[in-house]
Amino acid sequence: MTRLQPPEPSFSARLIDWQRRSGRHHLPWQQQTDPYRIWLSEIMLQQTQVATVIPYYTRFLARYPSVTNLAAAPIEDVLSLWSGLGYYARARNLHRCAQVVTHDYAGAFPTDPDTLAQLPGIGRTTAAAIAVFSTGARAAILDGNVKRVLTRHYAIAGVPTQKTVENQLWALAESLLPKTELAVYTQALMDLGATLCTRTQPRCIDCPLRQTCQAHARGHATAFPTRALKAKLPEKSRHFWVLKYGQSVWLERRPTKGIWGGLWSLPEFDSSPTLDDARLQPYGNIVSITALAPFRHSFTHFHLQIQPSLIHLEQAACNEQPDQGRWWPLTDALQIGIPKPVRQILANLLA
DNA sequence: CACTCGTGGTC
DNA sequence: TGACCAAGAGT
Repeated sequence: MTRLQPPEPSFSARLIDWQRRSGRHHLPWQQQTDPYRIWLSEIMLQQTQVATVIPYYTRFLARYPSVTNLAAAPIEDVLSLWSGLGYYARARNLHRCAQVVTHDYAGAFPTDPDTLAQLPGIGRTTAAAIAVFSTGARAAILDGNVKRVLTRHYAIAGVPTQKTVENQLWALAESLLPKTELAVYTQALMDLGATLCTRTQPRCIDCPLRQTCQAHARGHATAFPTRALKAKLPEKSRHFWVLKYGQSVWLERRPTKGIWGGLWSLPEFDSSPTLDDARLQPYGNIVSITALAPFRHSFTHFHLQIQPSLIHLEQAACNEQPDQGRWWPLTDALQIGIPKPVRQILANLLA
């Protein structure tokens, strides 16, 4: 006579148990419930891995211990601290959000998911994460990790970024929420996705959901989530002009909208400069022009071939508009908000 | 809704 | 090396 199997603990119960034993518990924003710090970490973690975020988070918190400190800071300083982290609209929204919280909420960071979701840079997932980790609110997240875990466990076909599939996943995520221990459960979903249920080499053998995972049962965990076919990324080419006068370089502030919005950057053209180039007229007297080593910089949606040219000037024109374009001492330029490839070029110049 | 928005890691 | 994608949001 066969013995009845004990009932399988629930989806959430197994995750919570696993999290206590095998989850991450000592990340810099854990072990505390200050919504300001949790918010800061969640914004930085959007589309960005933990290891990349940690040094930025530490520097930010040291410089801005509270939301009112951040609100009072010039945006230039915020972009400077964000430089290299990418998706710079996050930094601008972070700053705006700090000002809204400071002025409209008297510096008391909201913890209600619906209130949070109306603040700049905070969407449904980030709002839920802040609420859960700061107060244990009962709200669902649906980030890349959760999409991967859920599509595998329930063998959900279709591209998760498509609205119908995404709505289905949101409903599923809501229905799976435990009644208590929301913070442990939510962290478990993130940690499982980040450490076990990974994109290419999932360690199903160690997974607390293995017994009920439909993708694993089919022997194809990595068949989910379904990926959309993507067109080959376009290749673009730009010439970056490095105007150097003494130990200073000419940088221009980029418009708020578009790539590298609000950052300081090198002037860009579609061709290299020549000694009699009319485009150099505004900057001063040219001594020499040297082609620097070209290189490629890849974005999410295109590749950029960069051809830098070093232009030595013996006399700089006084055409500065301090907010739009100005000469920066090289060492100072490396301290302000500049794009990664510009940092590379200037660092090589200094070396 | 499809597209835009950075950089670093992985395989 | 090139494709893929990571604690997504804004438009």
